Amino acid sequence: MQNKNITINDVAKLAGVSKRTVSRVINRSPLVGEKTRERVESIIKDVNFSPDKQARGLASSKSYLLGLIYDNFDALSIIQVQRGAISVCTELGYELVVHPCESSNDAFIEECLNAISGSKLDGVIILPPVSENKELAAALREANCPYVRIASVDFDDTENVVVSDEREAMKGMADHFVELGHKEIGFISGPLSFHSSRERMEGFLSELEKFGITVAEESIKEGKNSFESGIACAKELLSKNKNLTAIIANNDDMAAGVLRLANDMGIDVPAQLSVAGFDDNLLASRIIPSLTTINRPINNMAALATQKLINKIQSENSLPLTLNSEIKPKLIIRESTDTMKENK
Amino acid sequence: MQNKNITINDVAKLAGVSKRTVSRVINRSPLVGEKTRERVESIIKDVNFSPDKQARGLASSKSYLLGLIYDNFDALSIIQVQRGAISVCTELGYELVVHPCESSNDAFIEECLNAISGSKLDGVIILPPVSENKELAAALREANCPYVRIASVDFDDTENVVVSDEREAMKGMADHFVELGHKEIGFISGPLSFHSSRERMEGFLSELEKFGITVAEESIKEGKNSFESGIACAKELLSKNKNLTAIIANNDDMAAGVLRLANDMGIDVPAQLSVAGFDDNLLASRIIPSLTTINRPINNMAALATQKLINKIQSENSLPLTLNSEIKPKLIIRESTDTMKENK
DNA sequence: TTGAAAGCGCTAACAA
DNA sequence: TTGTTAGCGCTTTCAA
Repeated sequence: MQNKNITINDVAKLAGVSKRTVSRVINRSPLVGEKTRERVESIIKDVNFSPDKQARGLASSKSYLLGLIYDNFDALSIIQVQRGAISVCTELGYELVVHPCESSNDAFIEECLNAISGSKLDGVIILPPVSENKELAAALREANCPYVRIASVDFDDTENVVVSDEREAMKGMADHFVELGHKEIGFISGPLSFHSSRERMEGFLSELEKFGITVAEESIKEGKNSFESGIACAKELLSKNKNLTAIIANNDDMAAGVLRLANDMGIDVPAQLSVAGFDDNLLASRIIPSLTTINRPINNMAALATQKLINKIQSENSLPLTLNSEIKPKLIIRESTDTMKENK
Repeated sequence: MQNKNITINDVAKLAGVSKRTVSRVINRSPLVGEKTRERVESIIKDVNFSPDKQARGLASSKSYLLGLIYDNFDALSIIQVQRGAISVCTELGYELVVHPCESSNDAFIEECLNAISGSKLDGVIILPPVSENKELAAALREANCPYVRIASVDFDDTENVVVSDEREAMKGMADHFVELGHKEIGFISGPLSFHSSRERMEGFLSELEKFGITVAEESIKEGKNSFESGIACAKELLSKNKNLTAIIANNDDMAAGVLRLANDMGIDVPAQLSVAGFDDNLLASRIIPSLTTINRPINNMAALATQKLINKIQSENSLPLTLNSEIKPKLIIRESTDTMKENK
């Protein structure tokens, strides 16, 4: 347990230096003699001193608080994101404050800014699809609030994004379906206002085209990324095209909806219909049949984003460290497309 | 957007009072003349002043930060808990800081205390099963850190817990299985070191006894609350007792494991085997067959706990407001036990 | 009922 | 390389 009664003054006294010097040591200022530094550091260890964040914050207008902004992000994956972010935060003396929001609200951006200034957040991590919001990013820049966006395309300076190449990943998915011999394929996209929905769809369709497979317009349906929406879209697709042998959905929740509908209609998956999703959330591996999908190391992405953000915050004056930030998602093949090892 | 440049001094000047008086207004001290209060309040509104949390905290040793401590809590439900807690936090000017932890670590309690003192958390909300940890509660009391535990039994002062009567809920589950005519029932408990596991099991078994149904010892298996554990336990139960017509698991994850095993063994659920879980997490409604389970309004519980915690923090000297805090979980019947409307 | 002054624990100018 | 002196924006003695 930290000794809450020890302050910088005590340390200064014990070390026989001014508190300004102790402060320099704490903040890793280079302007401290080596011997002084060592002495101060050893005393800090001895008395188990740790500087008060509030006082530090008040004096330097920092808070050591990072915000996590999201809306509509896969609910089953957020925990992983949080774990990833928190691990880095804890290590570096920051705290993570969670901010689910309603990005459809008119006042959404203002609400975010209020939350940020209200708690003096030092910076924010933004999950998709909110991360695609240009107005938000612009507002944050204007407000001088450092941010890192997790996204599927790098539509911002490298230091501000962590991207996973979802387009490429979906090409892999397309290859998989081609290998399985599917010709009549249905596609349930996410809301097309989301950049990532378009990335995934275009990646998938363009790759199919390479193999001479064109997905008819009536075999594409825009969904809302929800389970219920998956059911509704699948119903429509299957009624319009009786010959579909595969349906790919923009995310696992909708794919689960497809499985549900198939089950209710007595369609066997994968024997009669192959199904795939995207996210590899907890549902994907537990549902029956288990779901072929695409996995992003989302906790690593979050950790990386946090790392980047803190770098940015701490090196406001020096140039920001550029961390590699291109993440490769990968295809996970499971029962829902595995016609070799038929389910049941 | 809040005006970050306005301080208590500005307000004081504008209102023609001392900042001490403004401070009194902010903190709802009764020692302010009515007219003065009104004037100050209107100015606060006009200039959109909101006191700086850090400065407030530094001066009063508060942080306006609440912690959420958990480990092993159903991953698919944590989001709801967070939403519930955050809604109250935001409303009351607090911020929620998330603290997943490893309660099996030796240093676990110390780590919690460190996190609390390190960020000067004003109080913490503890989810089960960590909430059952007596040592942690004792340590928190000793450290003078207000807390509220979410639990299945009220093993603490009413002001410190929000309970849901899981024993009672499991009786309802037992009634349901009796109605379905099951005689040979298997039970997969949670770790028996968890109070809630015992509550659920005892509630279930005792109710069955009332109907003259005794579950044989070999039909009870202690699980670990994970999907994999559900599979393993189900396998063992089914191999020991071929006549089982129902398996109830301590949570949805394990029940999902049972469904998985049944599927792999070609056992039809619910025609040949009825299955039920506990939690009503996102998986329960999406899995096939959908899962009969027990729903707790966990977001409300979290909101209530937050409410209670803040009450406690703010009325440290006055007597704490006693909010009602007994929550009734309810049985949700779905396909996995619905033999009338057989699945498929 | 109100106010003046001190100080929470730290960092930031400016000197030295 | 180090120290001195002010604050950061608020609450809290204590007095009036």
